[in-house]
Amino acid sequence: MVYRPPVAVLERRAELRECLVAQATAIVAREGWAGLTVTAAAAAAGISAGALYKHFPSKASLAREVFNRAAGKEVDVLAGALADSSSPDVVSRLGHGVATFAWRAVRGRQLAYSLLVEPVEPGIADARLALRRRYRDVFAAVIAEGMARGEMLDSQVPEISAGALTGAVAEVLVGPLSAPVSGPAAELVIGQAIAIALRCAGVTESAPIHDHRRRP
Amino acid sequence: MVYRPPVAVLERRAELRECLVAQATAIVAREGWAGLTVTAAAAAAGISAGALYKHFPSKASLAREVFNRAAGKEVDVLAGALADSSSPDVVSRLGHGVATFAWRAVRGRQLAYSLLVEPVEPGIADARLALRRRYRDVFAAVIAEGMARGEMLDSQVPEISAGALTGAVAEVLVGPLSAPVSGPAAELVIGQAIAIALRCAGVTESAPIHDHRRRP
DNA sequence: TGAAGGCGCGAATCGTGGTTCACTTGTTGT
DNA sequence: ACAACAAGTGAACCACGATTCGCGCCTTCA
Repeated sequence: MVYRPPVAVLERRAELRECLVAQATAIVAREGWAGLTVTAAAAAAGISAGALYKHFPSKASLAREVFNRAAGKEVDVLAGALADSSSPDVVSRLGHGVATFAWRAVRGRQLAYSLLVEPVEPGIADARLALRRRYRDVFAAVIAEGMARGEMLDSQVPEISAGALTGAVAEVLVGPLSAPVSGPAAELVIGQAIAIALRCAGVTESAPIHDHRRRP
Repeated sequence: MVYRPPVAVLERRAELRECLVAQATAIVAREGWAGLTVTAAAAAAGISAGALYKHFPSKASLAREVFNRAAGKEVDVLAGALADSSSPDVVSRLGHGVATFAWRAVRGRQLAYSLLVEPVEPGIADARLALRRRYRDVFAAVIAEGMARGEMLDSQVPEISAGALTGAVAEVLVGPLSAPVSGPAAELVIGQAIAIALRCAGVTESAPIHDHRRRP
């Protein structure tokens, strides 16, 4: 009990930790998990590889924190868009949510790929699982609501359709075949993605299809 | 010119090479690419790691051959199912193709995952890309035909819908959230997958939906 | 002022998995 | 019988990235 670091030091320490997470996230968003080495993350934050272990017990721990923060933010944004009550009908809300998801995936393509698709080290596999489950559940809830209101096909299983929807949109936007898109091409692809998502969800009438697209 | 191996030796050599490919494929089908080490593949074929290099210049070369053979077979089977002219209407053919794809994915789950989703070493990335492109093109051709015949929504872009269809089905069947299924559960999931695929493809009328399911 | 820690450094260590290499064994052609 | 050569062995080598460790430096508390 002879040493109790003062607030300033604690703050600096916390700041450095934040910096590590931020830089690591930036690396993943730029190069994917493959680019996230202890050396690279530490260097980006201006410290040596060894010093990183004063802040995280292992690389896996750092990676988990990076993943969970980014993933949490993504799901929150999506959930927010899906809950947006400005348009009461479920179909519009779903379209709005998919549009949000799609635009974010296109703009942060590598990050979206890293979160959703890229293989990760064993230590994060469960986090990946949790993320996908959250995505699925969030979409599934909307689909279930749509079914209850008769706006969507009722012979479907919401969880399965929700999974398919996620897979379809992800494949179109960040799948290995989809080149990075921007500008008018992005609007076309995203428009198609939204239409496909609505079909996946079994939207019954030939949808009104407003402009779900949300520009950045 | 003093040594010309006799036919028997050449045969044995070719046989061993085949054995290596077969064993390596079995390993991938069982444990995924992560399990495919030079040592393991060589041991499975009954030789040492060093000897493997008398048959393949590198591990990447072996892996490529494993990938290309398995992938080629899968696409061929799918293309065959889609071309099956026993049912003339495009929608039935598509359903039949998806059912084939789905059953194969469920029965050879790890292999399907390894071919479609699991990250691979750089040396096979292009082969993966080619496989997905072939899947997409094969489905896109059917969708284009359906559009031409007025059986499918004509505001779609066949290549995009085909990609989405592949992503959706893959996600439902071998995605990280889908537990291995078998028996009645498999029939339910596959039935849903087929229905979703048809919706993705923009099948217009509320499809007749025969029994597309093909039991093993 | 000095003992006690925390922090950071950077070199050493470790583990893993692909690749190489000198050597043995067995077979072919003269 | 012998030179030439392929297949196979198994140990050594190598690259890479995570992790550890001993050492200064600096700050806090008595």
